[in-house]
Amino acid sequence: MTKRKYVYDWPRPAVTVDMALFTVAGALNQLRLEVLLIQRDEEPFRGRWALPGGFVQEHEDLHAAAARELAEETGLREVILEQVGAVGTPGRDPRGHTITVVWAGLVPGDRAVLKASGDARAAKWFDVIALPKLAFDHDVILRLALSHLRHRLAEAPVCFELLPSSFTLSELQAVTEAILGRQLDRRNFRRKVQELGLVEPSEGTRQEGAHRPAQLYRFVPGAFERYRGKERSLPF
Amino acid sequence: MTKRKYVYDWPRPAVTVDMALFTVAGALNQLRLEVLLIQRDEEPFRGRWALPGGFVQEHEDLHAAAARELAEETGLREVILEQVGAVGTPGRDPRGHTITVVWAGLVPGDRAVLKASGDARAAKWFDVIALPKLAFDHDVILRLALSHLRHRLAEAPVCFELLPSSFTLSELQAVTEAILGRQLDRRNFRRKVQELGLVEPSEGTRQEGAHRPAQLYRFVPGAFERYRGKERSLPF
DNA sequence: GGCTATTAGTGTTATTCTCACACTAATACT
DNA sequence: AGTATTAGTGTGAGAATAACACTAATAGCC
Repeated sequence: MTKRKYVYDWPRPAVTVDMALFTVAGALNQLRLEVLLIQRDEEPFRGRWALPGGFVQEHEDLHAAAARELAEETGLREVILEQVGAVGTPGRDPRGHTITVVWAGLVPGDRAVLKASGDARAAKWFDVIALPKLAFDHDVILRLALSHLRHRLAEAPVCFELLPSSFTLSELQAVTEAILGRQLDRRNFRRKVQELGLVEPSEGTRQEGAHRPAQLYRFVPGAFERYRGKERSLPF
Repeated sequence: MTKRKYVYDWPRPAVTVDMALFTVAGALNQLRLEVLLIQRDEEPFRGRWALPGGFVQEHEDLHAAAARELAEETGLREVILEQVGAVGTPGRDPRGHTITVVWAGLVPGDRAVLKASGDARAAKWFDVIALPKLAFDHDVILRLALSHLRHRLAEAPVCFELLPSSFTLSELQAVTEAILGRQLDRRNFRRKVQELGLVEPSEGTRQEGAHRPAQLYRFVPGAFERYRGKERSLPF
């Protein structure tokens, strides 16, 4: 622990992390985008649904705090979380002034074995178009996170986390569409992901139902980073 | 003030705001990108140069805190600040665990009448390619802010804040180039800003030196918002 | 007055990206 | 053999982007 030479101690806002985790669910041709909510078991807003989250402890990294709270409240581990930003409007938390750092992430449906604990009475996936009334200003925060996610995903369809290691292009497209909330042209989609080198054919095919089997693909490790890295390196 | 029903009181990280303000300086054809630094007059890092910033007070909005600290330390007011993100790596502040919310902004050179006060011994603009050693992790934060700014500016050249109400297209281009750190084609640049409807000719011309006078332009209020608003509205 | 230096201002073309669009292939089921 | 279903493929029009060079207007100098 760092030796603190210059202490300071006065009333200060608290810091929390809030996580907006998304997944997709339902039939391939009718995937829904769902967000993970917990039912609060503590005041304030006891019984209300809310984004998982909690206080950042002293000497804890923000990202680590997000991962810890997520694991505590929902049992989910090793989720890739991306920072969305900080929100600190006074009055957003009745307990006192609280600044929250918002994170967004994607988790596959099959890892979604949720174990509510900690401050959470229950943890459940909700369709984003049919949400209950949320605690705090979590409706605003959720919108922020979703918008962030959609901007990121519009760059390239990298929904790694939502798919098994081997998947068909139709699956990738269905998932992308579910998150973006709009349909995409199949041929353009396939051409794009292949030209970008984001995926490569893996062995085997998958067939479900009475139709032509689909080629399986896998993500090319690091391809997205390489693709994004092309944004010219800055002189400074 | 909100009545606090559910108090909580345990060791918690502090919250600061840090502002990376940029301006451009120098001859039109050789503009430098400069960042505003203050010389700390307090421990820790007394005497070191740092980004202006300071603690968020209880019940203070994050944006308001940023504006207040900026005014206190440098005398600058009514600067447009955009949130970059939050950084809270443990150990980044020797006084204890501190989470900082980073803001970026642009200010015109002529408003750059800096009055150092508060925790600041001095306030000065520095060329971003010739920076002194900075306090805390402000080198990392500055890089973050600059990268944010460049991404935003690559969308459209909206350097409103850096130019007088009336300006020539050459000036606008020079400023844009200084921030992006690369040259742009003059014809393509002029065509683009005009087609996007971001600027409109204003009255008069400006002439400096032995050459053809330049048409003056002004920004069209709200044009950028309208332009960005085109990003399809989301169903959710 | 004419020459020079300097910045302002303008169009075209090749290339790349985006988007809309329709048919054939392979399979299971009857 | 026929039907239903999803997988898989190419092309062309239009838009955006990027590269490129000359003329226009002025001040200063001779």
